[in-house]
Amino acid sequence: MDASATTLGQGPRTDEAPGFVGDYLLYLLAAASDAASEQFHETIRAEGLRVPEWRVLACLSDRDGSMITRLARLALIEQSRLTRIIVQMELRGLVSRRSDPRDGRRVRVYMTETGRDIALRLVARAREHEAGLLERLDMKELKPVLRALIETLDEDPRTDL
Amino acid sequence: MDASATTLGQGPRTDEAPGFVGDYLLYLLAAASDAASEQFHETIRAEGLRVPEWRVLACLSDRDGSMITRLARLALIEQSRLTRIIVQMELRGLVSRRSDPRDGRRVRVYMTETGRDIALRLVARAREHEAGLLERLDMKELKPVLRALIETLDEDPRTDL
DNA sequence: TCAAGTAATATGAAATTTCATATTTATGGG
DNA sequence: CCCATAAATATGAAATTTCATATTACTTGA
Repeated sequence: MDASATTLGQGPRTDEAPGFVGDYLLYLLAAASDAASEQFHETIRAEGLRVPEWRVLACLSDRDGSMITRLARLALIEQSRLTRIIVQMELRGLVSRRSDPRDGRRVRVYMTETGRDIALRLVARAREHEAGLLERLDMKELKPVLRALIETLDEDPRTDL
Repeated sequence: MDASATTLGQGPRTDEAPGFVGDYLLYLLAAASDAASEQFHETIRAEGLRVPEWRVLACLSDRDGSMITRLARLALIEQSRLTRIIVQMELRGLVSRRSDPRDGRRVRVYMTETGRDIALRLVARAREHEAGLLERLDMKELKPVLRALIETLDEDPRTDL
């Protein structure tokens, strides 16, 4: 009564159904987010970006010239970490920083031409990707949907134990 | 036409509604997960754990003696990182490692008395917390629910710009 | 039963992240 | 105008994370 004796039926991930974790909302949310995003990560990397950088550009494409604090809040990135990410992005020519003329404490971040090009391409890709996801998902109830999402996305073929 | 001239109505977070990000599924998933979890984090820290450690204990409470690889997959933690986390947890007396007698490559992780006590307490708290969340949320459609979730949870009072 | 191949975990070294706090600039009251 | 306080960002240093790869143990086919 250990190892290979799992409840794995036929589809993927059917094993962890019974326990606490597999039915826990916060887990489902994290796993769904993880699985769904993972799928888009290769596209991001293909543009030579890392995930946090994409998030920054996505936020800026909504509102260019946002201040660090706002970007941090939106992109779900801790402030001091974001500051360093922005510095790197500036070095790579993706964005530029200018202190707000009305409030010298604020640093506003603007996309460069390059940054904007990449952002536009990725936002387009993101929309396509999202459309694809929504197309094959039924939006009835949260948990079932998230579970389905996780199953649908988590391509790893059988892995029990 | 910049700064304070936001579309902020009355409730929180009403500002970023129009753009791409605010309606992007992957963002909603990440933000919802983040916001929902954040709420439970203080409970975790109150038990003296860090989030990844809680995840490990939660998984073990479903199946004690899981192998590293399985834990990594379930807890959404990269393998080499998990190995180091497990080492720390072992040092703190939360778990113990034993190599699988049938397959020496595998390392099985077991909770200690202490670890199990903490896990039981936290799982109970987690269930309560989840019940609280589900109680005040309507599970109709995914996006609206996630948005509501984010709004409900994101306590930060107005913050525009 | 050996060799080749694969699985599971560990680990070095570089890079990133955290946490607390310093710095700089604005604000409000007296 | 000055002071105390708050806001926004930056930064040092320790800790954690990543990535590639080393180890060790099993597996399978000849």
